[in-house]
Amino acid sequence: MLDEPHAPAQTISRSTARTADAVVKGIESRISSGELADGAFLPAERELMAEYGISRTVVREAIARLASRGLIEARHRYRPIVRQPGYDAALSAVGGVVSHLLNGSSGIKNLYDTRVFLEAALVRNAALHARKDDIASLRAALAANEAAIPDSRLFYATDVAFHAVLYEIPRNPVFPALHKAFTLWLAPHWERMLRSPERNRINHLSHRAILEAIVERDPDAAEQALQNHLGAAWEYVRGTFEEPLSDRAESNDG
Amino acid sequence: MLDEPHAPAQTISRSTARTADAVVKGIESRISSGELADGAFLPAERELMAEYGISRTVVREAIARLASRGLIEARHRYRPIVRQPGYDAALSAVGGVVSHLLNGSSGIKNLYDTRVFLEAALVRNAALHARKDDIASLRAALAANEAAIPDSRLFYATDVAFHAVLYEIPRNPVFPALHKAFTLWLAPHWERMLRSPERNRINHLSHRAILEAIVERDPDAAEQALQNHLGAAWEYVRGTFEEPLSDRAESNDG
DNA sequence: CGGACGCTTTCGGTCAGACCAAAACGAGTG
DNA sequence: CACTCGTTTTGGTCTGACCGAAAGCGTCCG
Repeated sequence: MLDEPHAPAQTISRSTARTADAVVKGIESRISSGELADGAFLPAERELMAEYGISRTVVREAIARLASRGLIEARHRYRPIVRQPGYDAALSAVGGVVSHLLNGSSGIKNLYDTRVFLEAALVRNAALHARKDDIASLRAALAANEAAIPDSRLFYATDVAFHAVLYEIPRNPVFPALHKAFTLWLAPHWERMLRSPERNRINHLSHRAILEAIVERDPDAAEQALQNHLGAAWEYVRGTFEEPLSDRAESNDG
Repeated sequence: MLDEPHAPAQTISRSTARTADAVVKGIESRISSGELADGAFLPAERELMAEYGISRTVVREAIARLASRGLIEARHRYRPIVRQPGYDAALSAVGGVVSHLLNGSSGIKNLYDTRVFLEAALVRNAALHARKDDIASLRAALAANEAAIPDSRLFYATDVAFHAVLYEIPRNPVFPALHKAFTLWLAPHWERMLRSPERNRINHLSHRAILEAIVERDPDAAEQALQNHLGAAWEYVRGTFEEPLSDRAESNDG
């Protein structure tokens, strides 16, 4: 094949011939071809540098780019590890960008509303299409949720787990990834929220109501129960950033 | 379920602090403080280098990171431009990662299913909450769609535009951004799809059916119409990648 | 006087070589 | 066999340099 340093054969026409791009492509193909399997270590920088006939600067840039795209995991000072990216790797890659949208409360509101919207659709879907084992998972999650009422920290975990089941029912891996992303992004505010066994009990009852509507195959009731649940939760969360809050409500984009 | 490997991309606070991080933070705050307004040029590298007392290597790394997070737009050989990131900037940042998920057909299917799922919820929402001007927008888009039937290229644009209106109705900027992302990711396959005035007419009729159900405030009918529409469309799209289809990949999300 | 052309400067992209500190590795010791 | 300690490897950073394209500027021609 080409151990040939620069094979700038193509599209780079427009003013840009970034050398790192070639390396990125090269490594990329070596990953998707399986030559660099998931979990494997990337060759040392100095090695790649010799291999592609480029300087370490470029090697490092290529690595940085691949890392930012989730193809390799580059922890500080550790040998980069090849990662076959999954949906949640993709989502977590957005994390950095999203963090800037979470500044004004409007950003959080938009994200939260999106979550509610999605989850409402998910409970409808669950009510219509949940299978026996889905219901069983839901019941198990609900039971764990109930048992955790006295322990707020544990309750939070079981709360998240209960909702997670909802995202698994469509059997589309995008949804669990979305759930992870949502909880990750919203967690900082969520965790600052005051919690108590009483609140936990109320939330647990909401969960129970949702599950019951699903079991009864009543999508409207299920959606309504979820809307109530998350709507009420929002009232509690919003308190965590009801500060002076400079009115910068940007949120949109061009 | 180990949550250890990659959380936010830069939680490397442990052990050693990356020097570039300080610079990233610095510039970051200068952006969100408004000192570096949207559209402004970033100071020259050699300037930043003096300013922060670091080498150009680090400056460049910091810039690369900010760029990967969408905070600045760094075209090759051009002075980096400050960008206040919006939702679709965030989504387009995922683009690079997503591209790897679009290899097997299962990736596309998952993404497409997600879109259908979302859009089904959107038409329900439209049927329930669309306002007069939303309906008007929908009608206008539908008219443009009809007028474009003879011209397949134009039809595609009006098709996208019609669906776009659906995403605008909730008035949550996340949705239009999602729409952009979906169309962008799916476009390559979509455009390879055979088109003809006859197909266009059928699609247009689907759109009409959706709109009618919305106007009649019938969420179930609207959702059904959309499911039919997109389900049929999928049958056409799938033909564009019915290749051997390497069986690996699937969807690990771990 | 104004715009086209060409020169100079600036600045991003790349390179080379070097040093440091932490990680990985291996040998020696209890 | 485990633990410690020293050596090698390797990623992170620095320095200083060069190239070429962009931008800035001044001249020259219409």
